[in-house]
Amino acid sequence: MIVASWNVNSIRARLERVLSWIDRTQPDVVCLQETKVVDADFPAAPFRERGYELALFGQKTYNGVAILSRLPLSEVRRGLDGETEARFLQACCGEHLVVCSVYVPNGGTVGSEAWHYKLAWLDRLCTYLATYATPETPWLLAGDFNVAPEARDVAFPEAWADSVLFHEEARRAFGRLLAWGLVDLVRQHHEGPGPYTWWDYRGLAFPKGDGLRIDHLLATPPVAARCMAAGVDRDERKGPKPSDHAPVWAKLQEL
DNA sequence: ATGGCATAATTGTTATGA
Repeated sequence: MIVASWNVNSIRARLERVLSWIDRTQPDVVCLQETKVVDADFPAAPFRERGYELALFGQKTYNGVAILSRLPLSEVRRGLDGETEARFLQACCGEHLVVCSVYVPNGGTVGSEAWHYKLAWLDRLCTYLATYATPETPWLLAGDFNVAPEARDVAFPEAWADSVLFHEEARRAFGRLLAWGLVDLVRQHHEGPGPYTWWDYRGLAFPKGDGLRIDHLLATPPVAARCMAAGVDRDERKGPKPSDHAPVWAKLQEL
């Protein structure tokens, strides 16, 4: 089965591209971020027509996460404990996998209120995992973590060292997820540098190759052991009206 | 030092992204 994650930067602006990608790649589970729409206005019909069940946690204008699944969805949870911002959505996909669609706060600029919120949010995610999961159970966290964990995740690391995406404090907070027991599925299959998942819309970042790997598939060891391949669909950053993110995917052995 | 480019809210301009 194929599981994937994509920050689409508005599902309504990206609908035709997302449908075309799904029709070509036939993923079984898709986590979306930055859907930017309330649940009542999410364009659910074309996904249902393609055989997906939907779990939605959206809000107006900002944020918004979703899980599309060809396996039956159950036990849906919205938000980290007590949270109203639409950044975290959890569901069981079939019998053997807990999937979380994750949208970590960007952090604005280093030192800002948004920056401290980002670092605290990553810690809350870690606490949530420690509370509700164990490394021995099959979990997959898929999403936009807004952190490039290592220098090989940044095409021009010296230029990005002080940014919220690659600052050492953000990397340390991300590292606590790995220290808890999560495995980076793309890194299991690619030494790097890259593959990158995000390129700024501005300044011709994509043609210049100025990319960062900030979208991740993080899995507990039993899921990582089932992962046969993983990668990034870089081509989805090309062409008219792309998201600034490309989809990241992994192929898992069926259970 | 700043803007770049895109989106959604609105219809001129802002907030936010990463």
